Amino acid sequence: MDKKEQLITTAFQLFYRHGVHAVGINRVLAESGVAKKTLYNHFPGKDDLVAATIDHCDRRYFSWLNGRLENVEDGEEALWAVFDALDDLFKGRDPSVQAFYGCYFINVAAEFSDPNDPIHQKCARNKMEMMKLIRFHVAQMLPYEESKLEISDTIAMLIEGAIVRAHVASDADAALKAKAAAKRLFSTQVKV
Amino acid sequence: MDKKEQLITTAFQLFYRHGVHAVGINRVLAESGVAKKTLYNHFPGKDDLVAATIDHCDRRYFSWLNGRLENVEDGEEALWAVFDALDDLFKGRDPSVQAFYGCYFINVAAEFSDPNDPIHQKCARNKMEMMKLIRFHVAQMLPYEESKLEISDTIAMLIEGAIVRAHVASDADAALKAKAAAKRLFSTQVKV
DNA sequence: ACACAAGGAGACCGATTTGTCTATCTATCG
DNA sequence: CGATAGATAGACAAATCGGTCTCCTTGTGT
Repeated sequence: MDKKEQLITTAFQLFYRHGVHAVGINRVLAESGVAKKTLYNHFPGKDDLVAATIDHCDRRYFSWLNGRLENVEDGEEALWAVFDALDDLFKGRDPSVQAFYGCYFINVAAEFSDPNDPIHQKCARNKMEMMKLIRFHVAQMLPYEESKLEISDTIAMLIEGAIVRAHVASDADAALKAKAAAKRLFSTQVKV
Repeated sequence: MDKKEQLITTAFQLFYRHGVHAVGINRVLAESGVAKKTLYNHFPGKDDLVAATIDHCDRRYFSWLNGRLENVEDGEEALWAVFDALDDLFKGRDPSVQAFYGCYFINVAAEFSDPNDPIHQKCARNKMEMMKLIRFHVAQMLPYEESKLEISDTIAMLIEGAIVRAHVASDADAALKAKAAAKRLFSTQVKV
């Protein structure tokens, strides 16, 4: 049993569910069954544990997402599959993922809202990776389209918007709505 | 000097800047120059003060936004003006508004992530009001369009997405990108 | 002039915060 | 077997948390 991993996973669950500042170190220790000394043996302080949970969530998220894109063709199909994956996520239809309480990166960035904060920047890095994934599939889909970057930006905003509306406004169909909007967008763009 | 108002405005500033759980009651009191007794004279507890800051921000936001829409025609023009207002907000170009650290409602909802939490629901209510505003102007713009609700949902998601990307990913041009995407969307929809 | 309400300053409460440290136990490796 | 590394439980520290309370001052209405 890797104590460090154990610490990170339970910390992530608690931080995701209740917020970083609302959960104390002692609760993480109690629920993970790890001694305090061990925690401070692996991490200089709480912030470093928080940073580790972000990395943990990032790995988990992309491994989950890439799993869903595995048997799907790159490009258009993959793009729709991303929205379908979000739809399952919002509706709790994917048993491999815990209940949905918004995007961990958005939530943590909200608590560490200074863009210069290293934890905030770690969250930003996840968004950059996601943008890269979107750009890749958009480029596959529209190799001769000169406005690939703009289209990718739009897709990214629709995704973030869907996540926010699903969580804050409890709009469980947000992913499907965003998917439909993206489809409409492509039907215009291709014709032009 | 209305102590209650004073309390709410400084609490809002601190909560918005640093997060609700990261700011203690004592700090709010110290920076507002209000006595602890006075606080608990006006509010049963901290959560009620948090709720009051949400209402405060909601009023401030809509009064600011309606001010920006005042000399603008309802419908299409107003819709673009919303994006322009966000652009000014993201770029700190509006002196009447403090620095941008994301959407307060999204941030607070992230800290109180349970959708059943009354504070979370207060945040959701702001999003509903915003949706109503969007629907009104979309209806003015496309009175004979049968998919008005879908279009409004898309606009709402583009706005939320722009806010998130502006804050988390530090994309200062997010509002302009969202505006361009919305325009593309309309150019499709109207033709159909 | 007097009463009453509200605010101010801050002591105080018990609980909790992050973080340090000691002392003991255990597992692995040579 | 003995040494070393890492984990254990938990005491402890200093600060802060939300919240209650007392004592005193200040302002206002009658």
